[in-house]
Amino acid sequence: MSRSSFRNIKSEMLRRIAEQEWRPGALIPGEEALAAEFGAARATVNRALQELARSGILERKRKAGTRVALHPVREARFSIPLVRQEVEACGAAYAYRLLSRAVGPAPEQATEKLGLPEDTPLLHLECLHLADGAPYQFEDRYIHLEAVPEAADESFAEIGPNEWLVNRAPFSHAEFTFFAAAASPREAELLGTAPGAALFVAERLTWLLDKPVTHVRMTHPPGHRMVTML
Amino acid sequence: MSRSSFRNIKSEMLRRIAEQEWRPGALIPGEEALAAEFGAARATVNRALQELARSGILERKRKAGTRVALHPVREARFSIPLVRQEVEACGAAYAYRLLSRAVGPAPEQATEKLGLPEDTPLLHLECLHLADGAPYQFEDRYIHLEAVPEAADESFAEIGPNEWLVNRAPFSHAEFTFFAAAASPREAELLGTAPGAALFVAERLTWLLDKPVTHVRMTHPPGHRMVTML
DNA sequence: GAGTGGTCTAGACCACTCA
DNA sequence: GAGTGGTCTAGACCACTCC
Repeated sequence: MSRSSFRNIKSEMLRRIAEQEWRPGALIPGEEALAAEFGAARATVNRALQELARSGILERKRKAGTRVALHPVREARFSIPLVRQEVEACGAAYAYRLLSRAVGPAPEQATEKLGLPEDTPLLHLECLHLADGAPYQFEDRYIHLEAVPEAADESFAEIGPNEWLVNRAPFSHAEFTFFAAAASPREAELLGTAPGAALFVAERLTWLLDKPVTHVRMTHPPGHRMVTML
Repeated sequence: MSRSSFRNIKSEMLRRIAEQEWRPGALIPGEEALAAEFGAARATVNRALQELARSGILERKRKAGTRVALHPVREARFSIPLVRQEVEACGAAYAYRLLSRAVGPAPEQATEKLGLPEDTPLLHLECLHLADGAPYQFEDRYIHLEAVPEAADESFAEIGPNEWLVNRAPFSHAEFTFFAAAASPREAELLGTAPGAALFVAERLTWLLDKPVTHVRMTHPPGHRMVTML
């Protein structure tokens, strides 16, 4: 029976929820019962239920059973592409410029975010990413040299730190922050906009096995949109 | 063997990737070989591999095999809480105010985004969410009455449309957009800031079984941060 | 203690895709 | 055509949690 694919089971369950056959907060039948009803193995029903639970539509508890979520704290995913890919996906030509590179004790603000002692030497990079010649993203990055010692020998003149890091230091854990900020005079000049303009800012902290790797602040000119689907 | 849990297998694979035992772009052994190596069933190895692939660390293709991602299009998740929960999680008192409510043909901009004919009647709501008395979010929402007919009978004077919808019309699919925008005079007044200030804007489109449900634009005053972990 | 979900196994067949 | 991942089954044991 192709009826018994976990996708079909999932969408049938979705239908029941959508049409209030299964109401919010209500207990739905156990895995065994559903398996019998759908003529499938319990593992198959389990996969359908787990996926619905992972996306927040259902809530499951051992012994208590499975319920339609009352306050669906839904989750969505967004992808973290490389700037280059992001630009090229728009059909634009990508270009990269290194603005500054320095090793030394970093500002307290940077070490604090990474959870490192104040005098830890960090590699500080400022870069500009362009799409069809227009400023696309200003990147302000600190790299923890203890975590990625090879970075000290790399000039980053030709390759962006993001692309470079990606192949050398995968991360296991990260924290993202998104917000809007008014452009400082320097940012305005770099991004080709007016001081005070509304910029979209993304900050990222990454760790590799609990050791901080890098902190980066990525600033986009007005009009930039971050889109994601669920 | 408790060694053979998919979690252990996953973290061992992560270790191999982190320590470059498996290098970016390299082909890793097939499921059968890994299953033999770990002393587990293929299904267990498969689960570990699938989870790593879903988070973007691995790339899998039938026949071609599994590789360590060269350009890790990593994914991160963020939760979609109710405004009330968001505010209360900060320890602030939540308050809600309905600013306007109207049924009628919506502006082209709204129907177009939802993929509906131009003259479709939509319910238009404007609301303000407050944290400790200060403006926290301005909500500008259109609801497709054909998808959620009961919404026509609800005043939304006491309960926010988000909270109301959540229990009545779960969604199966959604699209999110985030960007920064300069405050219009009206937004500035509502959010207690200056015109032109950098606002953080989130837009959300939701569908239930391919039928558009609602379009909402949520605007936050300067300083608002959206944080998420991976 | 008993019921429910969480996970694992061993085996099987299928679907896709590369050569 | 053949190799690899994708999925399903049937059965089993375990872990958590409610009563």
